[in-house]
Amino acid sequence: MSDISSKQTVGQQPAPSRARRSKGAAADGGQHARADGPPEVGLVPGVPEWRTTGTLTALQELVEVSETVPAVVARKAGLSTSELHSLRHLMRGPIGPVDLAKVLGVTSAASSGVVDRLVGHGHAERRSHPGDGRRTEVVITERGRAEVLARMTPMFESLAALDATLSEGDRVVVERYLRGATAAMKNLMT
Amino acid sequence: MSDISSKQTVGQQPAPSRARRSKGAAADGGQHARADGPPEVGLVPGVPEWRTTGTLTALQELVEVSETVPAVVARKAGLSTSELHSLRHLMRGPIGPVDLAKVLGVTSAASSGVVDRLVGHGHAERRSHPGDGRRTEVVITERGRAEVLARMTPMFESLAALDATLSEGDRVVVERYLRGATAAMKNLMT
DNA sequence: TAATGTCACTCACCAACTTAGTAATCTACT
DNA sequence: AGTAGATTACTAAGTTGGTGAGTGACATTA
Repeated sequence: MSDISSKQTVGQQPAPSRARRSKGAAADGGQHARADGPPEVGLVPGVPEWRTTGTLTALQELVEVSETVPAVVARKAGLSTSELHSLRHLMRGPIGPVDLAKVLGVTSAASSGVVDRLVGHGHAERRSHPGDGRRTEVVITERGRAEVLARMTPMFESLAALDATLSEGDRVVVERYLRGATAAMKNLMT
Repeated sequence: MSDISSKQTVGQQPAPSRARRSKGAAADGGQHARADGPPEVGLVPGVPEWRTTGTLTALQELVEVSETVPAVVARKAGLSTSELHSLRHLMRGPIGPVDLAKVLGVTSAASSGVVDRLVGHGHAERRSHPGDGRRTEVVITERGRAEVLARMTPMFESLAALDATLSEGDRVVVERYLRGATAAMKNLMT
């Protein structure tokens, strides 16, 4: 794990020297230009020399909400994030617990429990696979489908409207950017 | 909500009919035409009548990766997702446990534990707030900063390179799209 | 000064994951 | 055909990281 820690001043930051503002909230430990400095903090805030553009900060914000939204939506629906994630995937068609586990990034033991809860809430049901006695197919129910749509429809409508405003030329540019960003993030997972 | 699901053939997918592939891994419950199948599944798969564009599917993939990456990266680093999230936020400057809790979307009881673990691993330290005896500031250490940079730098470099290829005109288009998408998702949280 | 609010923290509990192992079934190789 | 090995779904027990409730120290306001 990160043998990187070469020099290490570990504990102490240089010492605040700067007199404290009496301000309540900000806290400002004195490290980097936050409130008063130049407008930007950088895509990696804390490494100010990395230049930032409007598109990059917009991308960063999108990624940030993408991480936040599922947890919030799931909670509102009374589901765990794994359950919501499963439900969304089940919209595409039936799938077995083992494959579902791969989609979720958890063990099959965990996904077995996820399916239990889904079935318990009436959002999905188990069905035995014709032709392979080991397999179980998990199938979304009407209720599960309605739940997902109810939670996500407004977003899809907004997105579709936004998307419709793009010209053909714009599409090429935007899609290339999105796919490039996706690839960059996927690389972190390797 | 979503009276949309008007007709819907609900549960049953047409039935797999297709003979099973002997293949070990894929298992292919008929789910996503990802690599090989017909190009599109629909932004809301399971509601085929919703039209999909290249940009929308690219956006969907980006969002999906954004949800997946943090968990994978955190695990590789031996951190919980909350710890990684905190660390990333701490790059911007010190913050108290209560505010950190708001950022993470958890209770302050939980964030107290997060800070404990961060401090235990040497990634951050507690410092008492000058001027307000109740407050504690959580400050990232050099080691914590190095950890984040080590994990995320390759991504930022790729993104910066990608971003640099945009013309001024492109930027306007892309940024508008990204901000629009962000807004659409944020609305789900309200 | 007293009342009220805020912050960081602890405690008991719980949900959702992990590892380790099971029985049933399928596949491949003699 | 018979059997060894994979694969699937599941269970059991333990761990992790969260919640809700409540505490004491301090700050702010009446």
